[in-house]
Amino acid sequence: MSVLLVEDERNLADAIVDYLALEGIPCDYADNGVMALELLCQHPYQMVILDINLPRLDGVTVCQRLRVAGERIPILFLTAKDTLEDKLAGFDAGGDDYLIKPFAMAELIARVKALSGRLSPQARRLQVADLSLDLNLHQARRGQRELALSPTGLALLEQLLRAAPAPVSKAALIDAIWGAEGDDNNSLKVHIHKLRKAIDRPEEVPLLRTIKSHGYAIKAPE
Amino acid sequence: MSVLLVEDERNLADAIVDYLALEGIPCDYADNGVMALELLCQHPYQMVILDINLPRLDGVTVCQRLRVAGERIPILFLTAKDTLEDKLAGFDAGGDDYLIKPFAMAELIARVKALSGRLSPQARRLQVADLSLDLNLHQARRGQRELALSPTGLALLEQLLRAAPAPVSKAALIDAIWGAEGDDNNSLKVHIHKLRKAIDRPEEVPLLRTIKSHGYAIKAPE
DNA sequence: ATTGTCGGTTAACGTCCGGTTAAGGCAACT
DNA sequence: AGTTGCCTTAACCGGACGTTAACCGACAAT
Repeated sequence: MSVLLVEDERNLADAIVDYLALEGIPCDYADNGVMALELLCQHPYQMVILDINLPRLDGVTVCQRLRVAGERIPILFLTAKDTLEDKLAGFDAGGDDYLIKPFAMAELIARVKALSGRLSPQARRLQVADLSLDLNLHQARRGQRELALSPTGLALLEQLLRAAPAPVSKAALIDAIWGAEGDDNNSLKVHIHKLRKAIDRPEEVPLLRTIKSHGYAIKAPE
Repeated sequence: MSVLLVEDERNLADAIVDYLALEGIPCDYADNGVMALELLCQHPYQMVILDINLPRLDGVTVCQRLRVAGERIPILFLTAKDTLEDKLAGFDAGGDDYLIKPFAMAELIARVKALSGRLSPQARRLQVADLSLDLNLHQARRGQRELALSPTGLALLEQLLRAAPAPVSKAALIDAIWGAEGDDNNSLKVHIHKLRKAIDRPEEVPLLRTIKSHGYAIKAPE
């Protein structure tokens, strides 16, 4: 289990990270809303601890964007705003819990455990670097970008991501998608080409690599 | 959606029941721990609002018994005990949230919705973006517009909304509506067509998407 | 330098899938 | 019996998708 902490007060953030670490909960950290969304695209967190007053993009907006995108990850708001309206705004945006500063660390931990244990019974999701494939949603993303893939494109990507970062032999790919009968199938070349165009074309760093005379692999650069 | 309220202060309990009713949330009521456990055995509630100071069996014990029995129903503790130890005891027993008296009704409602929304959406009302379906009234709306749907159209929409934003496979839809044997049923195409005409035709943004060679999904655009 | 292998790229084409429409049947209601 | 609403069936259409084949470039061996 791993959580994302979004908090711009450095001291508080450090304290929370430390306490979570004591409980054996790994924790990534963002100090603004934009960075939070980027990290969420890149990693499969189990829940989010979200401050509301944030630079660049406030917490409520971050939460709304996630919900609109169909993301159901549990979200705990963490803020000094204690009026009823603020709380309700947090829940309206799709938050799951709301904790007011100052709070006891032990209570935060308790709420984190309660929230993160629940939900997403099968968040079947494969991910390498900022390339992710949600098997429930049947949707692949590269960073913020939704990828429009054909059924075989998805199947191909799934095979590659399951093995990642190890390469998959052409024979194995053909077998997985076309069944045993797949002699000198040229189709694979074409599909790989389309997949590569969808994944890597507009990007800086290529993820889909070809291993000569063997097969293909999805792997982030060093 | 229906919740169980366990609270021995009669005035408070009545007020909560009224507020929940205003939100369209049906609510059963127990005034002691033993009765609560009995009701929980007999009815499939969506969540429990649980006072801690109760006659016959206190709330924490009720919660523990449920968890030991493997029951994962969300539990919201509602109590005047505001010390950190009390809260931690509540979470340790397997509680999901902890609200301290006195509280604002609106906050309770918000937390109830947040908690009950998670896990097995049995809600009497399903909603995605501005598309909503009231299962009691058997009526769907898109924004202000009432949708005139046939029985199968409603059933179809219900299946899709329950899974939203995840797609539902054609096989699953056929199974849900026609029963297991629904071979190469062409009807699905026609009904989807009618549903789409009702939902999306006069609108800017389409919500009903087709996932090729798999099924359909209701999902708001990014 | 020539040749062969391997992978990338592109275009053409045929098939399949989903969308659309119209007609027929069935049941409930008038 | 006639009407109405709803579901099903069937046929047709268009576009997306997959396959095939041809060509190109890189690289290694001869």
